[in-house]
Amino acid sequence: MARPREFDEEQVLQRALEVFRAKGFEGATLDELEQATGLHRGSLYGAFGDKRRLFLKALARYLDTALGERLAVLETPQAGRTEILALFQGLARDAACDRERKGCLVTNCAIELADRDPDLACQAARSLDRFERAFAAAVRQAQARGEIAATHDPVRLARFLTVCMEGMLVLARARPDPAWLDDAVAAVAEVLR
Amino acid sequence: MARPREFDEEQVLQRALEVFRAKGFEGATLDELEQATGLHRGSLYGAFGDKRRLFLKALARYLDTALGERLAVLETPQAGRTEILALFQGLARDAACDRERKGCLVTNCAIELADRDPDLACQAARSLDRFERAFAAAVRQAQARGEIAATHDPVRLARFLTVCMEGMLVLARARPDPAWLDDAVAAVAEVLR
DNA sequence: TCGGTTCTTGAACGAACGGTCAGAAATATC
DNA sequence: GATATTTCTGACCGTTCGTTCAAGAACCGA
Repeated sequence: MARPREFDEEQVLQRALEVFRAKGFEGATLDELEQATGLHRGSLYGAFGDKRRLFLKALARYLDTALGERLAVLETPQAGRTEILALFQGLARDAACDRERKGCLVTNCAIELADRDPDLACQAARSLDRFERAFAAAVRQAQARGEIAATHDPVRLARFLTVCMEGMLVLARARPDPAWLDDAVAAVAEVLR
Repeated sequence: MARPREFDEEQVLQRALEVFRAKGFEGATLDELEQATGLHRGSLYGAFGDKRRLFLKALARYLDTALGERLAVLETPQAGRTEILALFQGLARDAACDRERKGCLVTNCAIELADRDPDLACQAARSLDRFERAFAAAVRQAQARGEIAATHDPVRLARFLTVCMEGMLVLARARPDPAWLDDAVAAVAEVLR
């Protein structure tokens, strides 16, 4: 029929994602995206549309993969205190390995785009609601098992855990200090009693 | 001697600050800064230097005023549990009033500039350390008075409180829901026992 | 081998950006 | 009131950005 593509769309999207994660949406230039993906602008536009749509697809991929994995663990019916703590430990571990301090695509761009592109920002921020629900379900499960005191209000605690998570993601990017994040994880563990 | 200035430097700086807070450093254009301050670019450059130095002065002002007030309360020798909680309540209150969801200049720009201008980002992020120290001192004071359990490690708790604060500032900008932040404040109050 | 289709490539475009500069305007001093 | 000095103003500059487009390259089916 015709000439086949010379690149793997998923791999290109992942590379673009990393650029957006490090530089932000507006901060990521097409030159950088070209260099990171190894693709010419024309190919990027042909395959993904304009920069905004490329970002949207990268964001969708991030929600499906990186965040999706975290949420999936949390959303299993058996998830309880262990899984909540594992999520925070994972945050601290990832931040310690993230030498480029890219942080979290959702957190970074929700802040960057809050005033500039409300649609994008809202789409990014909506994942906070998913975490709230997943945390709340895990808290209820943990309370039913006696892992967490029943005196906690599940929704309130879930919202608080979401706040803690976002705070850790800020520090992961702005002030990367493994010990700091480890202290935060330990404190979360104390809260979950 | 010569023609006097027709503007109040502090007032202009405050207006510029609000623009940076809402739009970010790179997102704030000189057109917007002109419109917000009522000054021509030439006057801005004459008075403050280039955009980066204008931002630096706005940041310094923010550290002195908005953040300075919060830190001052926390840094008084008598500060204890009440002052810590008042800070978080103030965060929630300010976020509820902040209909443009500007959030916090330091948080926004520390994230935006982490990869783009490490010097600026570092300068912004350094305030986190001040909060860590101030929180730790207040925690120790509160423990000495029996307001908080002595079993808490002051530094660990201080770091955790800083994380919680940053998380609330993310939500203030990305997902402004007064009830959410109130729940977070209530949860912090439970932690401080 | 050839035609048709898709992908790739390089160059170029208009727009918006930060920054600059010379002249007009305005004041305090003499 | 003349002058010197500073501030203000409008136009302009070079750069960089996202985006487009036409021509070249590569492939599949006939």
